[in-house]
Amino acid sequence: MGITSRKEREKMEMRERILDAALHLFRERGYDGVSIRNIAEAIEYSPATIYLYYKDKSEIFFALQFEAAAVKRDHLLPVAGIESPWERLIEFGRRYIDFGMKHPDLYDLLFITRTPMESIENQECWKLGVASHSFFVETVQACVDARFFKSTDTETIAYTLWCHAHGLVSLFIRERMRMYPEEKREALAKKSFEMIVKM
Amino acid sequence: MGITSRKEREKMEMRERILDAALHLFRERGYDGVSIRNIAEAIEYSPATIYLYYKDKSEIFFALQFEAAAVKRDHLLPVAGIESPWERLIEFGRRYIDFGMKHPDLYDLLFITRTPMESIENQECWKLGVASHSFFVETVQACVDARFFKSTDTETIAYTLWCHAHGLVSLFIRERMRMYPEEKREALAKKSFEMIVKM
DNA sequence: TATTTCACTAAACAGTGTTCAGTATATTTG
DNA sequence: CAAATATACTGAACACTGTTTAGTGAAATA
Repeated sequence: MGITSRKEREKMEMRERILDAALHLFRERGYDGVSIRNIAEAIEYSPATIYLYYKDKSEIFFALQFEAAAVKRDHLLPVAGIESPWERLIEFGRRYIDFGMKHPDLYDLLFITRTPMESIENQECWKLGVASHSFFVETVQACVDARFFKSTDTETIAYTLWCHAHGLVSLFIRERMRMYPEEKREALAKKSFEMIVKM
Repeated sequence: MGITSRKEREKMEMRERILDAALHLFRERGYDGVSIRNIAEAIEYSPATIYLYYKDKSEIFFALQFEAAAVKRDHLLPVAGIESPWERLIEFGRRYIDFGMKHPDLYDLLFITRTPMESIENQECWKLGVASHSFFVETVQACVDARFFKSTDTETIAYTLWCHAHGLVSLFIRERMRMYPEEKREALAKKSFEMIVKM
């Protein structure tokens, strides 16, 4: 079975090589700014070869979206170890925002980019997202149980916090904060997060 | 001066016709899903004609962005008449979110779509945005002066509120609420807004 | 009426995603 | 080892994209 396993490995390596090149290019020029021919050139193969490993361009996108979800999960993983629900929630928020700031392209992939509806097929990725969201809601629930909030409407609290964090990150990475001087933006984001924490 | 003024009028009408067709198509298929040829076909002219009225595709985009800004301004205009700063702020928020929900494509144009950097040239639009934002900040300031908030950091309060509203709208219109059943989403958004209001 | 101006277009260029027939190499079979 | 088969890959094509240019025919001016 040496040969077939080697072939399988090579196939995986090729898929990985394509993904690496694609992410690298997307980072620089965005999804629409990158063509299959560009990716092919980067890995020194013909454009047609790409289609032997990915059905079409959007499948490459979904594969990257999945990788982004994995990076996000790893970024948030340490939070699970925090015992105090309150501390856990704050650290979750801090790290969520931090992830968005540090990996704007990945955040974009996950939460902003318009996804074709086939993304429902992108189940692995969706599962990761749901798991993360569940963990978040559970943490909020624990905080509610411990009477950290005035309200007891867990769902609305969770959603409100998420809205704030997402709004903060996406205004930032889509450059809708031009009315604030550049060096001030991050500080403002921090202060806003702390304001929410206090409430 | 009859002829030249007629020609000018016809030119304006043509520009408007192009814009109408473009908005209509963008609504259905998004910016990238619409080609110059599509727009040309819709108005029954050749693609090259478009370029006699707009420098390139992005200029059509900017013109639409400006129209979106005008619609938003009109949508928020009634708010200016409210005397009580607190009521004014709440109504501003409600109408901001309402605008996003009712005109997702316009909201997208204004706050989500990645804008080429030339948009700095899109000054008229930018001015409208700044005016709206200033009005918003002034209202927050009035609320701060009236001690409606615990904090006195107007800038951070305003930004935090904006983050929430923008997060709410953009999660909604970019379909990142699939974990909530569809009929529940709008109610959740409403409740979240009210939660923010109470704080 | 002759000349100029001007709206408009067909055709082309270089790019895009994607498909397919064909080749050259690696593997399996006789 | 040679012949047959399977596999990895590619060149060329198709139908599309944004944009430019040379040229046409009709309207306005002289």
